Amino acid sequence: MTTRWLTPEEQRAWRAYLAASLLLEDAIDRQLQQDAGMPHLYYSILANLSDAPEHRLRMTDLAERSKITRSRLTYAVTRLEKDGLVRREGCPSDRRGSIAALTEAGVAVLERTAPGHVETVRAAVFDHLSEEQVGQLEEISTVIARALHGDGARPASEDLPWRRRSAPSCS
Amino acid sequence: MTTRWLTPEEQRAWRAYLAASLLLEDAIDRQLQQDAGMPHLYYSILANLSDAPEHRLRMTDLAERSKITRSRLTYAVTRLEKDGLVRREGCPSDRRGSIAALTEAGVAVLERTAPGHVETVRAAVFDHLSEEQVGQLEEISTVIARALHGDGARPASEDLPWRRRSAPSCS
DNA sequence: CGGGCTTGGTTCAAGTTTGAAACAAACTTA
DNA sequence: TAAGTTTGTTTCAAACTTGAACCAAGCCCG
Repeated sequence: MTTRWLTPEEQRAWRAYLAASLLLEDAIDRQLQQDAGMPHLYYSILANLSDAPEHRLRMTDLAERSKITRSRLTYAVTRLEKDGLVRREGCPSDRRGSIAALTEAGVAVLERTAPGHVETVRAAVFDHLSEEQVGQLEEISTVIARALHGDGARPASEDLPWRRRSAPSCS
Repeated sequence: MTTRWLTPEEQRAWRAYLAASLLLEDAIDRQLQQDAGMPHLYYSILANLSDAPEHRLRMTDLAERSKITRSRLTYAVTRLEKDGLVRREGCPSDRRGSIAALTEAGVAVLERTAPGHVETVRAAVFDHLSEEQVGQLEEISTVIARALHGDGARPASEDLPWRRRSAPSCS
């Protein structure tokens, strides 16, 4: 089949998207590296844990929610564990598995750094979007995420919001 | 000032965006690694060169268009040069500068792999968006890019489109 | 001319990511 | 229940990224 190239409108959208996503990740990474001493991804991992019942999650589960590979997560958790922000625990019900749990120190880091992070996200994104655009962004992102199999409408936990919780666990 | 947290709508949009961008970059990286033997960023660098007059650009200029640091670009160009896809040339008018130029082999790689890349982008993004949504995506991305200083509406060259050109250069 | 500041690029070490391979526990089935 | 398969996680080497430090070549003025 003869390639269906992008239309001029699609090209413009694609270029704009690429530029924005690169600049955005860069800005967020820099801010978090500054204030929290870790890249965005690591912050997200902590946030995901914080969103989970009992502040703990199986590695595979955490990897899925964070949209990263298990191997990448292993490395990240090892580092976070060294920093004392996460603790690894064996899973009693399935001796193969291991569980990552947020420590008190981890919670503290989130509490301390969440405001600065939200501020950055606001300044870069939401302060410039209308209500409609926020809705459009969600819709478009959801469609893309879904197309990439990993659905994306799922009630998966996520970054920023950071808020307390609780409940039992292990799976 | 007491932190202005994200509204529920904003949170949903943000989470969806984060998931989509991670999944998308991943998918594109995998496809290009497969078919072109290089990550998305490297492909973009080639595409940017191909878009430039005479297929050549000063390093700093190329870094700006690619939205990456000069140091990152130095590394990338070194690799691409090893692969014979790019050639470094001294800049006659400013002996400090160096110019990256696409080689014939580089052009060939683009010609060969562009269709597969477009197809991937289509399958992941544009095949699922309405015309309005394409416009919304451009608008939103442009606003964000601009907020991050690097403006983003600029007629900067970019990824995908890949097409021939020509003209003198060096700057 | 001769510092001193700026600009264009590269280098270096430390940190991160990738993907394939290795392990080990759990499951399946003959 | 032993062999074979699947599942959960880690390991390892190679590739990539980051940020600070460095080296030149231009620039600016006294």
